[in-house]
Amino acid sequence: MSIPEPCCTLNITGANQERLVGMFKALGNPVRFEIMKFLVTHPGCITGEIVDHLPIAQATVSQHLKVLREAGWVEGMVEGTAVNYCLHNDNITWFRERVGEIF
Amino acid sequence: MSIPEPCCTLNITGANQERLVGMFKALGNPVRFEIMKFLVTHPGCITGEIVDHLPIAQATVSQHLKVLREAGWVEGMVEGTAVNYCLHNDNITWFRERVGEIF
DNA sequence: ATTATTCATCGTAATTATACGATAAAGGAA
DNA sequence: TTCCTTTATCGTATAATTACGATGAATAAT
Repeated sequence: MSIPEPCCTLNITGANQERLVGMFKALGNPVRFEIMKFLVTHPGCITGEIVDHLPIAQATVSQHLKVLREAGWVEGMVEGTAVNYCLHNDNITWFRERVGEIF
Repeated sequence: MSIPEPCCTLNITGANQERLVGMFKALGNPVRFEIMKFLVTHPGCITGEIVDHLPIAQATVSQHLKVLREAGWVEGMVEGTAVNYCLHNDNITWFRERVGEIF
């Protein structure tokens, strides 16, 4: 079978594509999505507040926050022994722009 | 630790939230993302053309297409022994709207 | 200095996802 | 009918994810 001609082109490849797929993957988990929702309604909250809001162990929440940080959805700011989390708005905008561009 | 007051509300819950998370999850895989890119540039192509475009087995592509169908990203239309695939634009619009609403 | 608080990381068990070859199912062609 | 094409599904091996308790690291409080 031969592949027909493309009807148009797309300029997302390589590292940008991996970054975008990584953002999709990170939010494709119900716990992490719930964390993101909580951060929208509680900007700048600390890890412990997220832990209290969810029915899962602190270690698990910490792991999920790491995934969200590495994917670029959130940012954590250390303040004493606590860590304030908020949405990484630049990356979120980048995500929305790429999705709008491709689809 | 007590949870502070929310600064705003979000009206995505239940089945809608699950559907959205499912869409994120489905595109959080490099092969499936590549399939979606191919469908953007080759609308209405058949499974075999996608198989030829990718370095993986037919069975695997078929499985990935099932995931994309069930998540709502694509639609397959049977035509004889072949299946024409295209993007499910209504669902994609729904996805973009929900993302824009939440973040 | 000791103790408490907050969060991250380690090790690990259980579950889920991914990939493949083999096979089945449904049409079309000879 | 018999064969060929196209796609889906089954069974299964391997890899990745998710969850937990235990522990460590860093700061704050007493």
